[in-house]
Amino acid sequence: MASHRGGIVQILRRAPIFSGLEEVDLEAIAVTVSVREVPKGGSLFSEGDEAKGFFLCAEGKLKVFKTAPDGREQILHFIFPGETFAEVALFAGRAYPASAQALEASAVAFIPREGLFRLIKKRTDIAIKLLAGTALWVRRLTDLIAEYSKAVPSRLAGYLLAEALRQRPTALTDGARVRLAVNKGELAAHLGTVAETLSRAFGKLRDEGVIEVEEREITIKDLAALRDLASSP
Amino acid sequence: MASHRGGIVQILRRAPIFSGLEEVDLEAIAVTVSVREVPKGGSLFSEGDEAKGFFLCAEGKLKVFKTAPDGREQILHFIFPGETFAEVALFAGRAYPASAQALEASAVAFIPREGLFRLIKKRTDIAIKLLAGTALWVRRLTDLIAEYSKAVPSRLAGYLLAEALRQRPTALTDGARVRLAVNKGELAAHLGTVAETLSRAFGKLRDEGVIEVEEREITIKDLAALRDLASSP
DNA sequence: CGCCACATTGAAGGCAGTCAAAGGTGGTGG
DNA sequence: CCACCACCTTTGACTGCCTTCAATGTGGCG
Repeated sequence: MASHRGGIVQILRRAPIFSGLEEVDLEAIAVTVSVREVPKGGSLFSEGDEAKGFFLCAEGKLKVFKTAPDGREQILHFIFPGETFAEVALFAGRAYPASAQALEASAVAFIPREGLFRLIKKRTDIAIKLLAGTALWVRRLTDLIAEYSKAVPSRLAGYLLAEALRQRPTALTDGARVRLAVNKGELAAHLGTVAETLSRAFGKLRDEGVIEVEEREITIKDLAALRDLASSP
Repeated sequence: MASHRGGIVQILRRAPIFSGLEEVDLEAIAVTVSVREVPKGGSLFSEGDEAKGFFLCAEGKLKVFKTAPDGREQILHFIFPGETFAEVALFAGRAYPASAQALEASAVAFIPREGLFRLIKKRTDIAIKLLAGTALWVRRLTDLIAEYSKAVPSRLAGYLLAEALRQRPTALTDGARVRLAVNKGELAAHLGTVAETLSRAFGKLRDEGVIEVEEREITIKDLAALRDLASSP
């Protein structure tokens, strides 16, 4: 059991909000944490479910999304290892504002509200980090909304740039390669469109010589043009 | 000066995050607060500006928005007296993620970061309330994104329902009246469309007998139909 | 081998954005 | 008091992007 807890501590260390914590605090949290395995396509929580804690992705890949009345999904975020999500559910009422499902077999740590609140009283800096974390979500959502006023090819260009920077935070140059983290259907749902339209957007960028597409592997051939596209309506 | 400070304390009391604070704490904050008068159309801050604090609307009406490359505005939120905004800027880096302008002559209290951080150390519950506040923004933005997957008349229906509930949180029945808080151009920018299209959406709802429109005064004639519309793509 | 998920392409139709024009309103200044 | 102007709102016509429906291709996996 002690080694299991040690494993959880290792997982917790990966999240920014727990960085800088001393061993004793991490272990205090760790005893309240449980790890959940989620199969591909499995649901972690659904919009409206009562929220009793938040999550940290240990491995795998997940999506956070809203479902429209007609069943279409709007994907708000993709979640990758090391990232926390649903922090907001701790504070905004009781219910999750969106749903979460695994895009592939995943493992997530569940951090229940109580242990966390105890820790906040002791360590104010945890509260500040949680605030920074939720503020980041606000920023992302804000940017996402701004994207929607653009045409689909522009949205795709913006996504490719952001993804390139995420994978390679250093200098970005012509010839840079980006690997799509998700399949094109999911990407379409994230960009607020459907697979067919996204396919055409890829085709347009390819025909214009801006990118090259091989399966999920994208090569940026004209970075300047991609930036232009991303910042045009 | 003491009476001026007393006035500020009164203003602060209106905000949920400061509710439950003792006089001594409120006054400690009040001495760091300044009140800004903003004329109609005046800018409070612009996207990218360095953020040194957050705001509380004392009187008037403001908008928080992103500007697209082509100059079109996407209004994220309308701000009314008693509401705080830009809290997230305190924690997510240094820059405001959006811009704010006054829709009419307004007065806002500016609460600088430093005084607030001092208070957080003393009163952990302030941190929790700030978290609840930013979590609420996440929820609103999440809902806003979900709205965008719907047609304009449906978005309008959703807005009217939300606005009716905001103005009259009690039972909502056929015949309920809603007064638009903003002019139709601003409402269009909030719904992610333009004035002409919004005008047609109002026309459609009117022709279907769902609402009645007199200037800014809307009467809900068929609540069930309005709900149906709001929850259809 | 055959099924299934993923991806691409074509054709058709509709919703919404743009451009243009006109009516209404409130405010300002002569 | 009235004339003028700026702003808001509405309506019409047109264009274009995106969604939908349908068919085909392809790779992995049982």
